[in-house]
Amino acid sequence: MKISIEKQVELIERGAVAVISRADLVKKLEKSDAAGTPLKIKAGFDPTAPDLHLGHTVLIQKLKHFQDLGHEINFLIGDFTGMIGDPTGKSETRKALTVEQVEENAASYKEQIFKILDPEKTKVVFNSTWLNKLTSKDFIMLASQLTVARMLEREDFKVRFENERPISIHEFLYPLIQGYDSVALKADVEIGGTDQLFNLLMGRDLQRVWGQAPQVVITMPLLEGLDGVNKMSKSLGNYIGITEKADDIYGKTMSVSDSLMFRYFELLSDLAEEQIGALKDEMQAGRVHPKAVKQQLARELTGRFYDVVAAQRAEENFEKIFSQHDNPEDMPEVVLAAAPEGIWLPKLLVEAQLVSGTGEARRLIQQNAVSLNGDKVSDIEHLVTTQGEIILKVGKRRFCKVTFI
RNA sequence: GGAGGGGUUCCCGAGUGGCUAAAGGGAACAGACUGUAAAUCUGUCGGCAAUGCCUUCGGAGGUUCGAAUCCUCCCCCCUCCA
Repeated sequence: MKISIEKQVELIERGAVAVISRADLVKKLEKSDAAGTPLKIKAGFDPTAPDLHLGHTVLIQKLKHFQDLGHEINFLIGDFTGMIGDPTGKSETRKALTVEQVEENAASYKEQIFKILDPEKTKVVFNSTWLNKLTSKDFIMLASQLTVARMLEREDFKVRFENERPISIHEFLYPLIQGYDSVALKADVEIGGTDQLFNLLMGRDLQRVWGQAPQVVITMPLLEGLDGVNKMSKSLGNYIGITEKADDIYGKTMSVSDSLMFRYFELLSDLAEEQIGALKDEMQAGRVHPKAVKQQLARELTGRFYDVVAAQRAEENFEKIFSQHDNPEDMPEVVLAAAPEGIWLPKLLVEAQLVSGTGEARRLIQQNAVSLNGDKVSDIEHLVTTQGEIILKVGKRRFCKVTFI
C-alpha cells in the first residue's frame, strides 16, 4: 500500500522545527517513489557518551518515521569528529578513542536505539571510515570552502568571540567535517537538533561543491531537561536516560512541572495532537487532576522502554514511597559486622553508602533527614545497636537495609 | 615581536597582607508546604570521630610572625598593534 507524498510529508513535518526545504523534500520523495530507491537519512551522534536520554529520542523517533516510510537510516557515529568534540566552549581536544572503545560504545548505542529503531533496517556507520583516508591536502581544500566571517555566524562561536573566550582553530573544522560526512554518504536528508542547524546547512553547501543535490535539513526541537530551563543533557544532570530503571524513568517524569509536562507530551508522546489538546482542556477545566495526567505520561514513557507491566509496577512503587511514605519494594542491602559497643550513626550512614562522609551525615541528622526503622534520629552522637536488620532512610528517597552478622 | 587585561571553591563571580574555608548568585542537598509537583520560605553547602586540626585561590619557589592578596620564574586565556 502506497502512502501519498502529501501524507509522507505530513508525518515528516510533525514536531519538526524546520524543514529546509520543503520543496526539496517533496522532490526527493517523488524521485524515490518513482525509482523505488529509498532515501538516505543521516543523523550523527557523539561516540563518547552513549547514554541516550529522552532528548535524543525526539530525534530518533523522527528517524523511525522515515524508517516506517521505507527509507534507509544511516546512524552515524562520529568517531573521527569525536576527537574534536562539537564546539561548546568547554570542550577540549579529546583523545582519540581506541578501536575497542569505539566498538564498545557502538554496541551500547545499538542496544539503546534498537529499543526504537528496527535493527534490520538501520545502518550504523562510522565517519572515520572515510575521514581517515583524507590527506592534508584534502583538508586544506575542505577548509578553503569557508570564510572565518561565515564561521563566526554560528551562534556558539559568535558568543564566545564576543565574550572574549577561547576558540581553537580545530573547532572550525567540526562543522566542515560534519558537512563532508554528508558528501561521503551522499545523504538525502539529515536530521539534527536545532542547535545543529549551522552544521547541517554546511552539508548542503559542501554537497553543492561536490556536485551533489543538497540534502534536506530537518531540525528537531531540543527537549528541555527536568529543570525546565536548560536543554536536557547528561552534563547538567537534568535528564531521563532511556536505560534507567523503570522506577527512575517514572519518578523523574513525575517530578517535572505541570507546564513542562505538556511540552513532554508534545515532543515525546505518541498521542495525537488532538488528544493532547483534549487532556489539557480537561485539566484546565478541573475535570482531571494534573497528577493523573502526569501519571499517564510517566506510564507511557516507562512503558516505551520497558513494558506495560513494568510501568504499572513503577507506578505502584512510586505511590508507595511518596504518597504513603512507605519503603520501596527493593532497596540496596549492606551486610556489616556487629560490634558490641554499637556503631556511631554517621559512620553507619557512610558504610551504607548513603552519604559521602561523616560531615554530610552530621548535617543531615541535624536537619532531621535521617530515620532508623522509621524513627527520626536527631542526635549526631547516636549509637546504633548492631543487631539483626535495620532500615536506614535519608531524605525522601535514599534507603538502605543493613544486616548485622 | 610590542602594549594591556585576566586565571578564585561544582559553575558564575567578589576579594589586593591578618577580621578569609574566602561576599553574592546559580546548581545541589535537607526541612516546611504539596501532587516526590512546580513555585515559595528556611537551613546546609572543602575534608575530618570536630568548640579543634588538615587541604584549597593556574604551577613552582621566595619575602613575612602571618600570603588568594607582595616578589621571582614558568604555564594558560583574551584584546589591540605588527
